Amino acid sequence: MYTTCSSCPNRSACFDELSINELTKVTEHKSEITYKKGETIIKQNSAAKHIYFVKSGLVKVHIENEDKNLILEVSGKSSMLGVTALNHSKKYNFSVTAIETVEVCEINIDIISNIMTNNVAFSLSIINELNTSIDKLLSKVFYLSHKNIQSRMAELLLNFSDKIFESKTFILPISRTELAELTNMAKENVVRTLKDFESKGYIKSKGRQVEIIDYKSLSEISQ
Amino acid sequence: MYTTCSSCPNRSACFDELSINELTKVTEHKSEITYKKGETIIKQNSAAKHIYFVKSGLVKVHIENEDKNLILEVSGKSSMLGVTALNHSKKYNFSVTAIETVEVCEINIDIISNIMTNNVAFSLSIINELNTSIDKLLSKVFYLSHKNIQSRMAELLLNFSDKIFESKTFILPISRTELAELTNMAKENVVRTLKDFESKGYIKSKGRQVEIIDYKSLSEISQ
DNA sequence: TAATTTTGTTGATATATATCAAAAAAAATC
DNA sequence: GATTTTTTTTGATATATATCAACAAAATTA
Repeated sequence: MYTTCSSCPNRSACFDELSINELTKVTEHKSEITYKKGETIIKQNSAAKHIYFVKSGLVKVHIENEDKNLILEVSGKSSMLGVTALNHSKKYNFSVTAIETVEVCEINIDIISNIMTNNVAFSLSIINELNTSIDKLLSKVFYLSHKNIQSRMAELLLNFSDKIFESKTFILPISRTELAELTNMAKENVVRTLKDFESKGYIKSKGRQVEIIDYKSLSEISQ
Repeated sequence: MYTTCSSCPNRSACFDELSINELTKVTEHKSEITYKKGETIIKQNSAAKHIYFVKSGLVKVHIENEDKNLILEVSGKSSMLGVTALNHSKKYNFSVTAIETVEVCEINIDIISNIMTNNVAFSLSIINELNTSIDKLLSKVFYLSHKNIQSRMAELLLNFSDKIFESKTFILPISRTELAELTNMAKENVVRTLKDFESKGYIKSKGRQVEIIDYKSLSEISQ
């Protein structure tokens, strides 16, 4: 049940930079928590107290707004969440919610900060991680501003297939409404676009079950 | 002419964390370069060799694409550019172009990396800077996906007024086409929206000259 | 199992925004 | 200063995508 960080197979890459002592310190101070589907892990605008590491299960990272929600990404094991709160405001700039049962390691932000102060390699690894986040956000900005709905949906499906499930068949972990929030389109158009892809023989789908049939065509549509 | 980093009034915040020796080292290794309007400072996808610091003048940070360009932001003095290339790919993920005469300090990336390896406070300051970039990108994602063209144009004008020029009157540093690339709208709609704001008495404008008349209304439109 | 609520689906219609084309103005070049 | 090129402006039109409304199917709850 209890896992030490030194032997954790799903730990984030930056942990490779920690010494035995530091790993022990983190192990002693971490809490392992299981969240159920729909539970909030990080609440946007709340004061940042912890950094979270996903051990298993999928979460959605999203920006909350009165009228319209926006999902930034769906992510799974080995993701590190909350480091972006390490700035002047010390507040989380997005929410994170479990979309299925999720095991998370929660580590006090002061412990992480303290290790950063003593271990430059660890800090550099965090910088690398942040730059990967920036890369993803730049892609998202481009995706939202330059691609039409077919292209966005195709990219989404390929992303699930390639990055999240690593399989041509998978079960969509989110509802049509959430797919709409992830692609910035109306939920009705999510349905229509999926139907359209099915009628063209790009995918087979039934409910949340999806099978990628024509990867090449989807890839061309997504550009 | 020649400026030492220790006395530079426009240096980026992270320089406050450097020791006298480190400041001297940076001063000795930096190059001060003047770019003319239209010249490329950073070329997207090229191998990252330097970090750039803007001493004076304005630049545009943009993503290049065959058919449609996208401007991420216009920024001026004290901005640090190129740190986001400190990841696995070691390539710049965007281009930076001078939109007027710009003085830039160029520092070899190895010098910066070397200082980071020895000075944790400096690394932490870089992390803070990266998180500010992430904040900006999150706002941009929200701005592009949740706001209509009037709202985006209003926000743009207020941003120029508040952040760049710190004045209710200013001269737009970029063309209508570039305003379109910054707000993700057609250049024709940039013209129409500005005309509309003028007819409603929110702004006065003639060519690139702009005066904010009704800050409150613009602020409400931008939400 | 029935009742209720939520989620998904479909077609019709509305609307925001892009595109096209052509003129006017401004800037750059000769 | 005249000419050419580029940028800005305007109006007409096209189109992608959202919205609305009503129904069907699933998932919860009673």
